[in-house]
Amino acid sequence: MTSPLLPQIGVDPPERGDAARNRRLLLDAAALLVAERGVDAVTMDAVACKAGVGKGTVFRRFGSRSGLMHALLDHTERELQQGFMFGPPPLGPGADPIDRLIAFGHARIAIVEVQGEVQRAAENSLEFRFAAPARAVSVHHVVSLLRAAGVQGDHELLACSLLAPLEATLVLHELRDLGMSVERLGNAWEDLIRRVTRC
Amino acid sequence: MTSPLLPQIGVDPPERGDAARNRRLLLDAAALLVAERGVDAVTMDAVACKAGVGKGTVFRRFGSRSGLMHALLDHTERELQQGFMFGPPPLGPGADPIDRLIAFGHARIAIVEVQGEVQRAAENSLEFRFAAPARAVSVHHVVSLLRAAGVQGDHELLACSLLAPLEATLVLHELRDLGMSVERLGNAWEDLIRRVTRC
DNA sequence: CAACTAAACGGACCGCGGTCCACTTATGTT
DNA sequence: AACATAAGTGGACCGCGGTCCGTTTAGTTG
Repeated sequence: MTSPLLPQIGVDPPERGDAARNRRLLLDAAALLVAERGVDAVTMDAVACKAGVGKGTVFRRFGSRSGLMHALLDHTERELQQGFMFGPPPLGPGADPIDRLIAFGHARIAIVEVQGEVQRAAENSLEFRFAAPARAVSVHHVVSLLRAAGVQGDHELLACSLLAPLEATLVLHELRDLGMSVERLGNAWEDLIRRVTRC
Repeated sequence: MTSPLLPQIGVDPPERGDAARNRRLLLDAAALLVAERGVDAVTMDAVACKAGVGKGTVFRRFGSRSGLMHALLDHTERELQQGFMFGPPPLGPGADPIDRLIAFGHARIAIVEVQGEVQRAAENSLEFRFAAPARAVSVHHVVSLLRAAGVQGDHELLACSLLAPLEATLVLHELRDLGMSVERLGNAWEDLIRRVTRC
C-alpha cells in the first residue's frame, strides 16, 4: 500500500505510469464485481482477470484481499475524515463535542448500511482492522472529542471501547441478523455517548 | 408401533460410540498442537492426521475450523458461565449488579490473556462470533445485570455495545500490539461500567 | 446370528488467498 | 539512441479450509 489515507506525511516514491494505470483498472474491476455479483464474487483471480492483468499484480498493488477492500473504501473514508475535520457541524468543528461524537457514530452507522459487506471483508485482516491509518485517525478524533467534552480518565482506551460497537461486522449483524433498524442503533449510540460523557 | 414412548423432545439423539471416541481424539490432538506448536499449526489436516482419522471426520464433528476452536474453548466458557450464574460474589449472585458487571469484564479479560489466540481463531467465523449459544448467554447476563442496576434504555443493544470491547481480537490487540497491561484494561472496563450505570 | 439402516468415515477433489521468481518495461542518464 | 536499473508483471505453484460421495461400521430388530 503506497497510498496512506489522509495524512500525506512522508514522501513515498511516485508510482510508475503502468502501475498507476493498473491500480485504476483493478479498482474499477473490483467495484464492478461488487456491484454486479456481490462482494463474495470479488476473488483475486476474478479481479485480475476482469482487469486483464496477472494475479501477482493484484497482490503487488494491494497486498491482500483485505487491502483491496480497504482501497475500495478509501474514498468514503476520506470523505468522512474530511467531514469531521473540516466539514460543517454537528460532525465538523464548531458544535458541542458531545454532539460531534454522536454525529460521528451516526455517520459510521450510515456508512455500514451502504458499504457494510465490503467493510466486513476488509476487517478480516488484523492489519486493516486495527493498524490501518484510518483507524488511528478515528481513535485520535474520538480522544480529542472526549477531552474537549471534559471527560476524565483513560481516553485512549475509552475511545477504543467506544469504537468497538461501531465495527462493521457487529453493526451488520445487528442490522441484518437481529433485524434492528438504523434508527435504533443510532439512538443506542447516542444514549451510550450521553452516559459515558455525563457528569 | 415400535416408536419409543416419550420421544424426548429437545434432546438430540446421542452420539455413536466411535463418534464420541473420535471427538475426544480430535480435541486432544488439537489441544496438543496448540500447546506445542501454537494455534497456527492447528490445521484441519494436521489435527486429523495426529488423531489418526480422516479429514472429513474433523469437519463432520466440528463443522469448521472455527467450530473446532470453539469446542476447544468450551470448557473454559462453561466454567465462566457457572461462575457468574452460580458461583460466589462478586462474579456470582449476591453482589451488587454493578460489581458483578465489573467482575464479569475482568474475568473475560483474564481469559483472553490465557486463551486469546484460540479465541481469536474462533471469532473468525460469524457463526461463532455472534450466533453462538455462549454469546447469547453472555448478552442475557449483561442485560439482566443492567436491569438489576436500574439502568434505563435499550438494554439489548447496550449489552452488545458493552460486550464489543471485550472481544478477544480487540483485547489481544490492546495487550500485544499496543502493549497495554491487563490492569489498565481492567480499570478502563470498570470506568466504562461505572459511567454507563451512573445516574 | 443374520439382516438391516442410519450414522460415521476417509480421502480425493475444489477454489481461494498468497508466494515466488524469471521475465518485461518504464523512466532517467549520458 | 543506447543504456542501466529499479519497478512492474504474470502465472505456475503451494497450503489450507471446505465439500462430496462411495465405503465401512455401530447399534438394533427379529
